[in-house]
Amino acid sequence: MVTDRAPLLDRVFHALAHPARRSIIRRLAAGEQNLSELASPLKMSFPAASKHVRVLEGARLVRRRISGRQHMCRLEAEPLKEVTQWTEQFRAHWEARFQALDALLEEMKPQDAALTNPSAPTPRRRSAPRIRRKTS
Amino acid sequence: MVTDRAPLLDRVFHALAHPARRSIIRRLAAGEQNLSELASPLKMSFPAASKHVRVLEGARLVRRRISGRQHMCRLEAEPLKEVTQWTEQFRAHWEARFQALDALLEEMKPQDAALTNPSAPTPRRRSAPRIRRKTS
DNA sequence: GATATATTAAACCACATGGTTACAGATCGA
DNA sequence: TCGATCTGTAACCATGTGGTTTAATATATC
Repeated sequence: MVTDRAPLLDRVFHALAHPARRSIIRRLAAGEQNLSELASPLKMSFPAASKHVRVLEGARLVRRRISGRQHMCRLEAEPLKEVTQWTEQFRAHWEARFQALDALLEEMKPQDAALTNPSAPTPRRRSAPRIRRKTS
Repeated sequence: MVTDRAPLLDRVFHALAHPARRSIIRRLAAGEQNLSELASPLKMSFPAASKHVRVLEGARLVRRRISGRQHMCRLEAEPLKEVTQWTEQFRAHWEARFQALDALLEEMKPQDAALTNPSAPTPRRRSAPRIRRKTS
């Protein structure tokens, strides 16, 4: 349900969710191209490709300039800025590999349990490394 | 057509294209939450919210840990890294506001045409400003 | 054991998406 | 003017999406 009335961010993310549309964006980054040029490398009919361009226009990622019978398209990268801004919120969550460390600690738990077993009074293994989070 | 067999980037972008799912991600950034907690603020039925979480899991953005009858979910931000990496390709295209300048030049064209009209032999207006791209 | 709670599963619905083919228009070149 | 070219529109189809309600399952709690 990502229509033209949906919030822009919804439309942008949705527009980027199709490989054909990402391919179009990549090629437009090199400069203006008309619809035929954009459609030709895609493994689909022209109308299908044309629809993809319309989706990109709806997300304000592409702008069309009609010159005679040709529709010249060019990249409008502005909305991508908001995409990065949104994802940047979570940079801290992937940078320090919390997930990997957490998973490691999770896997170590059973062993730790075994080590704290009353029958093994003095566990030899050192405690799990402290995870220090960047404070900046 | 963003099934579990689609490329990961497709799934990630698709997962982010729904406000409810972005809301879930934002709240999981603050820490683990179970499904009920995630679903309660959403204006939809519990099963609907549960489906959204599954979409996020399909995009490897959320991981589930079953603890008794509660399904604890936590954020797995790794795929967001690839999102920024993809969009960063185009940073140059939005940073220098090429679009705005291009649009401005586009609007000036008709006037230029009038000025180069034979009946106006000496156009007084200076040529359009050069656009200098950051070389770094 | 009975009951409440957390979650899934299944069936269903309206509508969006992504694709096709066929045809209509506008425009460029000869 | 004629034909080729570029694009749009319309009709259609299969499938996906996002939501619902109802029922089933597993786990705490009393």
